[in-house]
Amino acid sequence: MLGDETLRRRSVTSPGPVDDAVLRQFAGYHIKRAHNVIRSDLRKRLEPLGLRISTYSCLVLIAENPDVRQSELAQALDIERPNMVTILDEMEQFGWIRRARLATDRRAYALTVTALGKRLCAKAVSLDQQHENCLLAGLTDKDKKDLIRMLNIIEDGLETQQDDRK
Amino acid sequence: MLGDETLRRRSVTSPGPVDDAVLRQFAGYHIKRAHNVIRSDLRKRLEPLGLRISTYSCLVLIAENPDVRQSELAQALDIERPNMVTILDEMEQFGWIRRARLATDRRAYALTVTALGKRLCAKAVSLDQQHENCLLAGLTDKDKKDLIRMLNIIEDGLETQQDDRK
DNA sequence: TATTGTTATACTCTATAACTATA
DNA sequence: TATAGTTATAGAGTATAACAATA
Repeated sequence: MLGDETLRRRSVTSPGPVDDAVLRQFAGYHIKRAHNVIRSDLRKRLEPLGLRISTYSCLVLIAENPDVRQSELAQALDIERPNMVTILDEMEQFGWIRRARLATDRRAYALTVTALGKRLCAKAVSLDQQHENCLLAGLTDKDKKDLIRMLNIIEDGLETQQDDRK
Repeated sequence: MLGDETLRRRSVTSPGPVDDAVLRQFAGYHIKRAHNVIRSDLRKRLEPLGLRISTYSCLVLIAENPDVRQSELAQALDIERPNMVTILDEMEQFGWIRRARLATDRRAYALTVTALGKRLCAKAVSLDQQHENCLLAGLTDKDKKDLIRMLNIIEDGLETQQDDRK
């Protein structure tokens, strides 16, 4: 199809929409496009709270896992450790989290959320819920369940294949 | 749940996996995670050809839409026009595409793929197909169809809501 | 030796304002 | 005046190497 020299040139006077049929046959393309609008929407909703998507995700996971270490958090969110430092520095400066040295391993920090961070976290999760409701407006409950199931299969499958290649 | 003060502290000796139950209830979180591994996999496959995901997408769309304008391409791929310039500069320097002034509107360029670009494009689409096959390894044909249907609903729904807010 | 967090650094992606040449 | 492409620039996000403190 791509090598087909008979492809018609686009009308100059009325170009019409751009044809993306080749890319649209790939599920990955649709996931990328959906992810783009989702990320954009969530970012706008969190912005008034002073949160970015990365700081929001960290805040929720620390709240849910008191005394989690930086390296565990980085692994869970697939963020490189050096980048995690910057994110946590910001969150600490805003007074949302605390870093406390572990008595049992003085290399590591135990991360906890402050009272201020907990209130912020509750607000942010509520905004994420609103975002989710908009996102799923056109889908049934079964759709959502199926969607998550398929996405998990894709994620686990590709990760396993990547590990196998090592 | 987040405000629950009874949340158990993590065992220091055996921390175990990080719990992300709060985020996992949101479909957007799963789309983000799936997108991450998909992008990583596709990037690795295209790298030997000297292509990035952005240059690959542009190459396919220009091949499919001869004489497409830069601004149309930018809109189709949701890339800002200034960023499109850099991408096309690179593709032009590699000899994959050509920019030709439109006779009917001398502000605009008509973009076309060179013979070299067409051969590269065919190879890249083939790699994308392999990538897609790995991605869908655990899913049925019906799953894939449902997945794409749901992703399109999400994309169109959020875009419409964003437009409504303007 | 290996690991935790850190610094420095670089590259990509994204986003906005302002310029030029054409319409 | 409006639009197509461009320049300059700045902010995120992402990635790797190397270091100090600790295991």
